[in-house]
Amino acid sequence: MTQPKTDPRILRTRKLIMDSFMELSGEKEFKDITVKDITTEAMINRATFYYHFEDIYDLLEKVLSEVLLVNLDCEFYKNEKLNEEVIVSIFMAITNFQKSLSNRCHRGYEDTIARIIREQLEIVFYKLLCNQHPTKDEQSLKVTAVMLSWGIYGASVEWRRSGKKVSPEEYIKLAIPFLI
Amino acid sequence: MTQPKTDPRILRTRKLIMDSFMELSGEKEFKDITVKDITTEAMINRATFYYHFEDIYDLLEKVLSEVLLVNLDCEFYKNEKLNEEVIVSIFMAITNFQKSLSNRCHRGYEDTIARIIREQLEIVFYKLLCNQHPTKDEQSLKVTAVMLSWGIYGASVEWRRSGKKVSPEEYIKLAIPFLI
DNA sequence: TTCAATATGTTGTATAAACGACAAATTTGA
DNA sequence: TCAAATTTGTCGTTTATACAACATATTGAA
Repeated sequence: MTQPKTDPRILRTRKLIMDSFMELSGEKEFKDITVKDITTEAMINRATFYYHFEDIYDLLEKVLSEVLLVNLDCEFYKNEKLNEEVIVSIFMAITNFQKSLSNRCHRGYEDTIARIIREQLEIVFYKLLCNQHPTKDEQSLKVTAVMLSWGIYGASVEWRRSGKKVSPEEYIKLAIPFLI
Repeated sequence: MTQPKTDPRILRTRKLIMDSFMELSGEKEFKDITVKDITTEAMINRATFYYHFEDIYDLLEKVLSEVLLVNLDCEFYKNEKLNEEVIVSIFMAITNFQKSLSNRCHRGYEDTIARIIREQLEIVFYKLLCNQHPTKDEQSLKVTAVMLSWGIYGASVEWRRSGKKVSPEEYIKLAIPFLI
């Protein structure tokens, strides 16, 4: 139940690294950011970086996941069903997240970003489905979560591609009757 | 010549503490800020605070000194004489510093702040005098620095009291013919 | 291409920071 | 005014971070 709470130094150092990375990715391309840049900005030793992250791609992955999770506001979904309100708010979280990314320089990593978004969505949908259908078998719920995650992500891609003529709410609501 | 450069953790922790203190002093009165408040904001342990500072007054002193020194831009004075330009820039540094303090909540500590400003000024003037009169004896230069520091500080008090009718440059220039 | 410079990861050892417990002082509010 | 709660300041032990040295990529300019 109560995990052996992590050392505050770890939380602080990770925050310093992640904040520095976000700062730098607002200034230059991801491919031009080095570990040295990050650790200098964060005022930590380069070796300490490797204590917390595999490499710079691992950092990208964890930063994006965390930012996306904040956008998703997962606390809100505790004991929540997969209703219209939840789907709309998830869809808006994704579009907001992608909007915030457009200020950053991650060109050439669109695939990685897409994968991260989809993986996080799958986790969220799986939790929601477990709430709603506690008796159903695990495999069915997992496959459903996969499909929903691809579906919602794809919808966000198409919405942007279509020139954002309608609001994200309106757009996703068009599909909801067929989903639930 | 080359001092055994301080551990980066020390620099980082001091910065975290000082930044947090400045942040908090923009939110509430100095007397209402506790060591716990600061260390929570800075994400460091309370014991670590005492590793770096005697107490909260020591922190106030060091923060103000540092902010003032940044305003004074001491690097600029290296090998500089005590000419009109330098005096004007010192005077403006003080008035700017006091202006930036007015956004913070240090009511009841005006005397402490005044003392800190004067002490820093004394150091700066002493250095300048040493540049200008390397042959003169130490005691004379020290007393002169004391008088100049009180004088300039007093001028800043009177300038503000007079309603700031003239710009700080104009105000201090009135006295310069009698100083150099 | 070549080669110098820079970046990446990895180690063992030294040190700053976290923890938690403590007594003493100060603040609060009943 | 008194008692409870909070804050302050200190100490010994454990742990994360700094350092410096290293071999190995990767980059970039001649």
